[in-house]
Order: sequence, then C-alpha cells, then structure tokens
Amino acid sequence: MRESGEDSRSRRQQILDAAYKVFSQKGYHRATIDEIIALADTGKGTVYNYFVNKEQLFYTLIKERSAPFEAALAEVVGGAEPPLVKVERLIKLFLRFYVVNADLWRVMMHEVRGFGSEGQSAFKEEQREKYRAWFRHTIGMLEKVLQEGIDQGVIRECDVTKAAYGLFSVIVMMVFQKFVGDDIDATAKTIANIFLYGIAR
Amino acid sequence: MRESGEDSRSRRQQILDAAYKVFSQKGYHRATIDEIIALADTGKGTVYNYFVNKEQLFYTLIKERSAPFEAALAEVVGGAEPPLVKVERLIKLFLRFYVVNADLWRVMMHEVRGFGSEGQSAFKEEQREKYRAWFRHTIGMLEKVLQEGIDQGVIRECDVTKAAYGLFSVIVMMVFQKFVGDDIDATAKTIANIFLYGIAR
Amino acid sequence: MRESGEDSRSRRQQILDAAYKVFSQKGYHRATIDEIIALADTGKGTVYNYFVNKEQLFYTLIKERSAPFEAALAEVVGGAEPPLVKVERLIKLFLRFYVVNADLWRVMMHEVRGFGSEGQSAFKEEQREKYRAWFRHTIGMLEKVLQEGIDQGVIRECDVTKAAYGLFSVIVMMVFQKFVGDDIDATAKTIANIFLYGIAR
Amino acid sequence: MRESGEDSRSRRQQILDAAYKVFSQKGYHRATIDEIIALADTGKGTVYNYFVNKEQLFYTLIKERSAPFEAALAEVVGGAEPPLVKVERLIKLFLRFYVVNADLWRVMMHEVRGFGSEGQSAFKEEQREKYRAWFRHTIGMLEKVLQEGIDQGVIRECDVTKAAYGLFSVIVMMVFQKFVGDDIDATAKTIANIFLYGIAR
DNA sequence: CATGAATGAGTATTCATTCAT
DNA sequence: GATGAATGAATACTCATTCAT
Repeated sequence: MRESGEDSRSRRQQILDAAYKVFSQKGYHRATIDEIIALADTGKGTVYNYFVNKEQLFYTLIKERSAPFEAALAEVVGGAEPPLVKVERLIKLFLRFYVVNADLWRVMMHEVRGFGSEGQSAFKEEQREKYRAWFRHTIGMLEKVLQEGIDQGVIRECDVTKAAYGLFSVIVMMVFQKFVGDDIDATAKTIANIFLYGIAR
Repeated sequence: MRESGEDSRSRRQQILDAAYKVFSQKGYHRATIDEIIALADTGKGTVYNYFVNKEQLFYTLIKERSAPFEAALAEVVGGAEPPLVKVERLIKLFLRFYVVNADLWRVMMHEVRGFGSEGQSAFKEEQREKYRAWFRHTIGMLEKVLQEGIDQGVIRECDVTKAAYGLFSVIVMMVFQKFVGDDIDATAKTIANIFLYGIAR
Repeated sequence: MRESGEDSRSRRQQILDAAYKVFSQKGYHRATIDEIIALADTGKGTVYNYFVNKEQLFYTLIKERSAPFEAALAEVVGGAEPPLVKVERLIKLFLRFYVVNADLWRVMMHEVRGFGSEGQSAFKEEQREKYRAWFRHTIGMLEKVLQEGIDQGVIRECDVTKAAYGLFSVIVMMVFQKFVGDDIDATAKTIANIFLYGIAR
Repeated sequence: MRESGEDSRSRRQQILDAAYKVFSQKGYHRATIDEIIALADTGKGTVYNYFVNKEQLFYTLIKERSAPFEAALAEVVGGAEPPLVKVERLIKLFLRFYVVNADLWRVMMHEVRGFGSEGQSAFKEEQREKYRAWFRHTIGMLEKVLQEGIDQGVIRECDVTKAAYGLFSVIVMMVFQKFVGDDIDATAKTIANIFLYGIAR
C-alpha cells in the first residue's frame, strides 16, 4: 500500500500523467514501463490492471488529451462566423494545442505515419488506422471551413483536402521548429495571412 | 564465393541497396542487419568491413542519395532565372526527390528531429547535428531564392526562414500523403501558385 | 514457477552459486551468462534483476566470498599472540582460503593484475582499482604483523612490504601448484619455518 | 608489394616483433591480428603463411624469446661454483629475464595456468602442456642447484621442488609488483639472503 | 486491487581464419 | 610468397508482460 488517503488523483491518472511525461521525453520505444511506474510511484502490475499494454496506454493518453481540442474545433466550425475568421480561429486552436502537446504528438506521428503494411511501426495496422482517422477528422475540420469559404465565394476553387493538409503541415512545422513564440495570436495571424494571400507582392 | 560473374554491382553497393530497402520499409530500429545481409546475399562481417556500424551505414545511405539532389538545387539557386521561376523549379526538385526517397527520409527525420538533449533517438547528438545541418542547408536553398525575390521586389517582406520552412513542410506533406500523382510538374505548379498567391479569392 | 517449495536458497543465491562454478571453471571471458542461468535453472532477465551486469555479478561473488576471510585475518592481527605465532596463523588462514577459492581468485587476479592503463582487462580501471585495493589490504595484514615482529626485535629489519608480498606469493604458489595436501597446518608450518629461518643450514 | 629491398628483417621477424608488442600490451584475447599486421605493415594472409594460427604465433614468440635465457640458466647450473653462489646467479638471471619480458610472460601464464580440463584457456590442453613443461624445466634449474646444495650440506633437507617454486614465485612477484629497481643485483642479493637465512633474527 | 519477481525473445558487433588472385 | 575481401559463430543485455501472493 503506497499511499493511504491522498488518493485524490486516482492511480489510473497518476499513471497517465507519468506516461505523458515519459513518452513525451523519450519517445515511444525508449519510454519504459519501469520509468513510468517510478514516476507514478506505483507497481508494475498496476499498470496492467488499468491498461492492456504499453500501446493502449499510449493510445489512451492521446485520446484523453485530444478530446477538449476536438470539442473546441467543432465549436468553431459549427459557429456562425465568416469562413475567413473561422480559418484564423482554427489556426489559433491548432497552434495552442500543438504548442502544449508538441512532444507527445511528434512521438505519435512517427509511430503512425508509416504507410507500408508490415512492421515499420510499433503499432499494429489496426491500431494505426485509429490514429490516422483522428488526423483525418481533425484536418477535416479545416477542410469543412475551406469548403464553406469556397461556397461563399471568399476562397477560390481548389482541392480543399490538399489545402487543408498543407495548412496543417505549416502549423505543425512552425511549432516543431519552435518558430512560435509566446504570442500565438500573432503567429496565427501571419500564417493565415500568407495562407490566404500568398507571399507574392 | 557467393556470386560468379555478376559482380557488376560491388559488394558495398549490394549492401547499400539492401539497406535502402530494409531501412525504408522497417524504419531504423526495426531494420536488422540480419535482414539486410539476407537481402544483399552476403555475410554479416562483410557489412562491418565497409561500414563501421549500423548508424554509419544509414548515414552513408543518406549522403549518397542526397548528393545529386543538392547539386541540382545549387544549380537552380545559382541560375539567372527570375526568383518566381526559381521557386517553382525548386519545388519540382524537392517533389521529385521526396517522391523517390520518401520512405527513407521519413525514417531519417524521425531519428533526427529529436527533441531534448539526451537519448530519445538512436543517434548520438553529434550525429544528429549532421543530419540537421543537411536540412538547414537544403531549406536554406529555398530561403536564398525567397530573399532574392524580396530584394527584387517580387515577393513581399516576410520572415524568409519561416516561409521556407513552411513551403518545405507543404511539399513534404504532399508527398507523404501521396497527394503527388504522376504529374509532378502540375503538383509543383499548384503548390507554387498557392504559396505565392494564397487561396483567397 | 520453476521450483515449488525448495526455495530455501533464494534465486539470488542460486545465481551466485552457479556463477561461482562457471567463473571458476571457465574464467571471466569464457564464462557465459547463458551457462550460468542454465546451471542456476533460471531466466536470463532474472540475473539482470539482481546484478547490473556480468562484471558486477563477478564482483559480488568476490566480495561475499572474501568477507569472512578478511574478518578472520583482522582477528588474528588484532590478537595478543607473539608476532611469530601470528605469522603462522595468518599463513594457515591464507592457505585455507586459497585452497577453497583458488580457481575463482586466479580468474580475478588475471583481470585485475593489469598492466598499462587502457583496456587489456575486461574490467574498467576504476573497477580494477577496487580489486587491487582488496589485495593491498589483505597483504597489508601480513605487513602489520611483520612490522610488529620487527618492533619487538624478533624479526630483523627489512622491507616489510616486499617481505609480505613475497610471503604471499609463496602461499599462493603452493596452492596453485596443488602442493598443499590435506594437512594445511603442516604446510603452513613448513612455509613459516622456511620464511623465518631460510633454507640454508 | 609493400617494400622493395629493405627486407633485412624478414617478414616473419617483422610479424614476431609486432606480435610481441601487441600481445604484451593487450594480452592474448584482446590482441588482434589486425593490430599486429598494422604494426608489422603487412597483409593478413601473410601472417597465416608463416604461422598456422594466433596461438602458434604466440607460442613461437615465447619459444624464441626464452631460448637464450634457458641457455644462460643451463650454463650456470652446469658451472663449478658453489651452490649458494649459483643460487644468487640464477636469481639474477631470472630477474633480468622477467624484468624485460614481464608483460608477455604474464600473458602467457594466464593462458596456461588453468588446471581444469575444458575451456578455461584460449589454448588447447595439449598446447598448454608445452608451456607448463617449459615452466617445469626452468624451475627445474633452481631445483637442481638446491639439491646440489643439500648434497653438499650447505642447504638443509627440504622439499626442493616446493622450495624452488617458492623461490620462483617470489622472484616473479617482485618483478610484477615493480619492486625491482635498476639495481637488479641488489634485489637479487636481498632475495637470496632472505631465502637462505630467513627473516627471523 | 496492488505488487514485483521471474521471464526470454530479440540484436549489434568482433575477429580469427580462409582462399582466390 | 603476399594480399585482403569475405565470412559467420559467438554473446551480453533490455524490457514488455505475466501471475502468484
């Protein structure tokens, strides 16, 4: 029995918090259950009481972290603002989310990205598809707004899927390259500006 | 003697070719020397006669593959064409290169992108810095041309580094998402168009 | 579960016992973890739960085996008997210890004795110094008694360090050459006699 | 063709010289053929033209180095001096030899000493017996002189074999512990004195 | 529920030796 | 004789997972 009554944050949450730190810091492969339990101050078996294996622990982490983000995205997309305003607001949401979760998401992306069938990733294909679906859904939010812009004639005809992925890639790149300073709003404005009007004079 | 007369491709090259396939398919960690030698139809010791270790084998692969690409980039950058033309030509070069080398470069990026300082990657910090320098140099080609455009007044004032990284990220994303069809030139045109003039009407 | 109730000797002890046999028989280099676990009837990981690596397993072996011996030496040295009696008693202790531990100690000596600075031994210099300290301390027991003899005038002036090492080398040689029969006391007497009074008539 | 006419020291000797340095410095196991040929500035195959394998190369080294030493021993033993003088002269010869060859002999001793039958040593039992015979013969020189001393009544009755091994061990210990300074004769005198008359007053 | 001792599959690397040239 | 490219056997160590308590 490790602690008596101060079990406010459940064992499960303690493990998740520790896992977040370790996965973010070490990546998926180099993160060890041993390090996670040391940080969570719990036993090894306990982890396996709450999570079926390392992979599912990681997945749970991703899912729980992204839920509020997804809700926020949906709210903006479903709102009544003009499309161009929505675009900028979405960019801000993305930036805020990735600035906070950059490390964990970088880790996830790597394990998921592989296309080939066999064993490039630590994850089973089935599992990876779930992560990919998450990406598709998330980037789909951008797509919807772009399509709305086209329908309203404020955005010119183009392949919205490609455009959305392109915008997404720029956002993520800015974060990963640590180009995003404290003023996330300014960065969002810049990205939106270039994305909408280009860099040509 | 494993092969008799078909020694056209040297042992070294056989190993490199096999390593290319295995690294591309499995990623760095999951690629095993055993699989590489099986594919190269050679002995394990032979690999270590030509390459000091797994990491250096991987590095050699990267270096030899990228050399012609870098030369082509330099030629365009040093050319006399107008900046906007150069931009499109660079985009084409990047697309062609990444379409061919997508898998291997994805693998490399993961090991390099690294995060903090310690040991999240399979590579030593020193080694990773070499890869990062390669990226900086490559993306630097884009930067130069953008700056040239600004100097000539055809591109508006902006942070060329961020712009270059943004453009780069879009290119890579298009490739990784397999949005690039057979007509690379068309894709390049589209990317250039949007990058230069934005998507707003 | 490998064994049911005969868990009297802990896993750790089983491994140490097996390691003792294998190291003694094969030497440090040629002893393999695989052979040790086969003899200990346990899993490979178990060894690494108790010992950080092969070297530390070996070190633990040495340390645990020598502890009682050192205590016995200290008792004699600290006793009130005349120096010449102490010398003989120490010789007996050394003989008894080395007769039992001859093989393991031979192995250790080789790895430690080391030469220059670099890597001729399987052990890191730092580690080797610990073993050497052990030798110095052990032979130091002989030195102390010899010095006591000189102080009391029963032993003539001489370099006690060299004398102690000489006496030590003779003891070890007798053991390694299997010159020591069942009657350890007789052998000790002979050694003491010659050491003290020489072989000249 | 590495060198043209300056082949005064034959290839064979070049290899032996290099092997001496490397074996002395690195020990038997850690000495590599690669390092030896690098030092000898020759090809790997060449080594195997002159020596059947690593072990026999080592053996040749030992044999060639010890020949003059053995001759010198035999000369003293066969001489007409009084036994006690011979003892001191032998000690001097041993000291001189081991001071020069300490490292190589230390290496040899380790590989040979093991008693058990199987695989404690890098050498086959058959081979090891050859080294042991060399030791027996060498120490036998001491034995003979001691026996001569007993026969002539200047040395008291004792087990000459044990006495010889004891004397030998002391000599070697002094060398290995670097207790032997530049004045080998003085050291020899001291050893002889204590060996003959003991340390008791 | 919590624990942690036990497990073993999986892998990069070294180096003596061979043999075709 | 000289060479060195090719070879492959041999080995310590990690870490996710299980399961008896």
